[in-house]
Amino acid sequence: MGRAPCCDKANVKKGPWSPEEDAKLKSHIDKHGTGGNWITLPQKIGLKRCGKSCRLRWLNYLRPNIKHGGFTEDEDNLICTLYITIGSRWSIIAAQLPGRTDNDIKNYWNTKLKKKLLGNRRKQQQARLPQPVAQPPLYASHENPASNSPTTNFLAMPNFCYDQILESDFNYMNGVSSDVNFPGFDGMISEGIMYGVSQPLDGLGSFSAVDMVNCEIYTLAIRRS
DNA sequence: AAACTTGCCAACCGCCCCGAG
DNA sequence: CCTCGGGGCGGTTGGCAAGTT
Repeated sequence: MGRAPCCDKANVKKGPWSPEEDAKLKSHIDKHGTGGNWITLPQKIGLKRCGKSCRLRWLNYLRPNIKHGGFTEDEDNLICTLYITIGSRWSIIAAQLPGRTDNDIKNYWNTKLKKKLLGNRRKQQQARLPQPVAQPPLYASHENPASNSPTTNFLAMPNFCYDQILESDFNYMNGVSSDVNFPGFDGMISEGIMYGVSQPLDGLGSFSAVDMVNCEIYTLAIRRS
């Protein structure tokens, strides 16, 4: 036995909302709030809609301060970073972008960003032919990497741009280029995002970076110099 | 100009979570 | 505890618009 439907499917309207329906819903919520119960709300205000449909309409369209379209480069980068980091947790991603809804971001990702990223990746792969020799790891310490330092266990981070740091809880992130030495690194710094993942309490810490060109995430252990 | 394809996005579906009883 | 049901979420669909053949 399946669970009971949330409303009488035969007697609810489906499809696009009319301006009249929008006005009814908006006016009621503006005056009284949702009343804590979406399921009974449409009956109260004489809408032949499923409660869930009302909730969706409110959250994705009628709610104040909603932004539609016109995603900025910064928003693009943040969405990509978060998607690569946490996957398709659209509600969490939306929470980082004021005025954006999870539905909007999901649509934007599926229709544009995914292609943009894959396109970048393809271009990058073509430019790399023939296949390069694997890059040596980079070291975030001034110490000799051969000295069994705990800072030697991280991946190379060939592409990131300091200008695009969006989020950081790493207390000396901004000084990373001068405080941290990357022996042997003379690669191209292009597009990417760097964000902190831990505070260096005892002098050791780590941060992560997303390489926007290759669509990859890197983790870098770091030691206060 | 018509037919077809592609892109976009609002909205629906169904599952899971979690709090109330 | 267990059950029920509303809220929340991610995946998917359907219809319209724009672009292409």
